[in-house]
Amino acid sequence: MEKYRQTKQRKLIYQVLLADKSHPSAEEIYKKVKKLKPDISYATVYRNLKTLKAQGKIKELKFEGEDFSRFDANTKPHYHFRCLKCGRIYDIEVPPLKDCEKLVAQLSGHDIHFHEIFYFGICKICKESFKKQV
Amino acid sequence: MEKYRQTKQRKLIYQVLLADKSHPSAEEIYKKVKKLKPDISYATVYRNLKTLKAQGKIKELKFEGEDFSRFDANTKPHYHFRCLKCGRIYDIEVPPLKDCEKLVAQLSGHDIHFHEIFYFGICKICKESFKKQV
DNA sequence: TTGTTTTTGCAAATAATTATCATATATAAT
DNA sequence: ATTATATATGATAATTATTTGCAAAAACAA
Repeated sequence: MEKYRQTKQRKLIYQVLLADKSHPSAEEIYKKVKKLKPDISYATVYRNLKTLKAQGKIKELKFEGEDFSRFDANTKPHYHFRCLKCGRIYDIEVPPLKDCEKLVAQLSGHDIHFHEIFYFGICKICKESFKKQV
Repeated sequence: MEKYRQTKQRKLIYQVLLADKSHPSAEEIYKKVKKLKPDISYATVYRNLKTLKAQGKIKELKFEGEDFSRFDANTKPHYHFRCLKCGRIYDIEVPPLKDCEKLVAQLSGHDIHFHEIFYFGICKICKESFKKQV
């Protein structure tokens, strides 16, 4: 017997997330999926986000100052940027820093398996809209 | 008139957090402060953590898989390590990577103000206790 | 010491997420 | 195909972390 079944709901949730690069919350995913399948329940969305995460198909992100999780179906290793003005989250695809793990392992004595980086600042959209104002 | 007042509660909360390098949650801080001032309320702890954060004296940290915030009174710029086995959070004090911000700014088009790094793996305590078992 | 503003404790309110449970559905076995 | 069974779903209640409203208390400037 298979551990994970392919349900309509699970497929929809995953597809919605694959198509949405904005790192949406469970609520945003629920609203999008509800348009495609109006009888879906919130519980199903939360359960499937957990399942998809357990399958390694999606990642969960938490940001300080936000009391909810965001989700990301981008499986390529990458970092994140959060705009301090508009709150948008962007994927940052730069060559991953592998050497820093070795240094940290040496200095700290811990075994490092992986790392995450969050960059913060003002995104290009906000910079642009500021220019237009002036 | 001063914006922020020096109350017993606020001072205690800050001192408890200064002395506790384990990155405790609001609940853990509440319990520690309650031993020193048994009539303190949860609301006061939460409110003061917000105030101290607004004052730039402490930082708030969120980890994926944990549905609560942790707090840190270490104001030196530093990174964090989380043990995948025991969940302990450690400060990682290595020279901050400033060059990577420039690269990311160039490639992404965003203005980078600061960044955070989270390392994950097995901490030295867990490695040690594993050795003893064998 | 007084006046004004911030802070506190308590309790109720929120918001995100999870659990319960009867029914429905996906997949395996026949 | 049909049946068997384990997993998933929808609806709703429950839980957990955090916040808010409010009257009383404490801080601090005058």
